[in-house]
Amino acid sequence: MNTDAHIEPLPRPFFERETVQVARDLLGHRLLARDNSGGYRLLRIVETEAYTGDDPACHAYGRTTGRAATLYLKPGLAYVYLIYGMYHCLNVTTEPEGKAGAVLFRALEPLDGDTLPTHGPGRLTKALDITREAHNEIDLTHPQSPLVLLSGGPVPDSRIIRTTRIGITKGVELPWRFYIDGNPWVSVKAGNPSRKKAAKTKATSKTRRLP
DNA sequence: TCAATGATTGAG
DNA sequence: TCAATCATTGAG
Repeated sequence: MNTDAHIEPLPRPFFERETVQVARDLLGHRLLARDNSGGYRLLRIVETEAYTGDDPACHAYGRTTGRAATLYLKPGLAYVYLIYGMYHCLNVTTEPEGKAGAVLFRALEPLDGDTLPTHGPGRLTKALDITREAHNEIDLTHPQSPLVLLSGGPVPDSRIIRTTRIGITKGVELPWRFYIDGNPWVSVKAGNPSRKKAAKTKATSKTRRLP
């Protein structure tokens, strides 16, 4: 079947807004990922994080060159970078052109009966074969792109959890991470399905800090 | 130039 | 708890 005829990507103005708001609103929307052989996969966005130019944890904090230059481009583009020398992370640029901002995709829920391991920012890019070389700066609002963001069912506030971000060393206090409550595809380190020793072990943890 | 680091993950 | 592994960063 020809799916392309029905594809209506999220419009660029959706991304041309405050980054934190875009991160929250992206939950429930979908990612269409095409492969080299004409096939595609459809996934639901269930966990995101926001990064802005004013944010110490953002790659664009205090700089405009190198990889950070992508974050100043027009909204709705892919920002893909390599982390820890082995994993790619997928983001979408936000804010008007000239202002830095991006939303990191931390977890996706496979639709169409797929069972891809897409829980976790490094896992989802590996499962969908997303790389900096092939996907950085592609237009996620273009119907023909290898990666396209599609409208999905909106998620009410009552189903969304807002917390601090994962794995960062700066800006740790900012509550800029969003995920769908109870969704089994939310990344494990995110503490969603199994948070066992949070209650008993108190001040031994290094990155645990709940306001 | 060169050493340190990180928006992670899987193994031990 | 810790190593894998490299583009990017910041110091010399």
